[in-house]
Amino acid sequence: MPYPYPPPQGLPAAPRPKRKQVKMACTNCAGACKRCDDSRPCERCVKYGIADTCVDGTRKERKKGIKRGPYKRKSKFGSNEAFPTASSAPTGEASTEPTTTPAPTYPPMPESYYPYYYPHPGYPTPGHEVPQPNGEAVANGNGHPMPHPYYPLHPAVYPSYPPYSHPGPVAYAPPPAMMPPPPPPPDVNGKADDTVTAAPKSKKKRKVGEDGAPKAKKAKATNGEIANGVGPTAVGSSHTNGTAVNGVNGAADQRHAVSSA
DNA sequence: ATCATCGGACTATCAAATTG
DNA sequence: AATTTGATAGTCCGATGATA
Ligand SMILES: [Zn+2]
Ligand SMILES: [Zn+2]
Repeated sequence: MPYPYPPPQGLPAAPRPKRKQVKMACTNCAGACKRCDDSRPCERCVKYGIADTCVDGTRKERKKGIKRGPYKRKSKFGSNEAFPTASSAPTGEASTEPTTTPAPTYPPMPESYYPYYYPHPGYPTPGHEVPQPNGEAVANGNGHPMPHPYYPLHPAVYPSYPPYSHPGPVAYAPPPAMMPPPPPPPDVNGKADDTVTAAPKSKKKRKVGEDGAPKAKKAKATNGEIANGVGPTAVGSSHTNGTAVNGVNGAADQRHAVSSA
């Protein structure tokens, strides 16, 4: 039972709701690629005792002035499927569109009904009563049953994670530029998600070797296809750090900080 | 067996292109 | 001006590997 939301067990593949994202994840969560929430000392940070450093980074501004070329008309009836308003067709990709199903007519599909519970922005830390226990638990890598998803009533349950002392009095994330070498957690042993231990380790894994053939990464593509990518535009992942054009590592987060030996 | 790391799927946003 | 398209920027799922 991955989701508390009983799918209409009738379709071969559950359409799957849609992943809801926070507008801005805190630096810790972002760096760890983990779920964050709107509350500032986000749950995760609180859980790991790093609430002090729970701050949101800065969103990069979208590039402007980039040309895009002719658009393909897609909306409208399924008539002229897609061809650049003028000029010759792109090449082939065009389309094998639906033909008789201009609108899938997705019946329900709320806007954010994900097994996650997002407290209201102005809500005083829920603290409990979380209706929808964790979403991460459903498959969080740890596979922990996760008795209590969020906000432990008893702090004792979560012993203040003993991360290395903060770099300074100010808990705000210092610009990577002036932040030389992050003190590698010497003995944080215990356990921690990514962020806390977020250290640019070097001997990581997943190298896909020189053969250049990935072992077969994920294979998930529920509704992402319709979301946007897969097609001619393969979204691509802008992160990784510098994006191709910018080249200059932004600031929000340096991604997993790795990539280079 | 459990935890940490991070590749990349998926989402949200928004400017350019197109249409009215 | 309004709408649509499509790419950028960002979040975070979940596979993969390291360790305990
Ligand atoms: Zn967070
Ligand atoms: Zn946080």
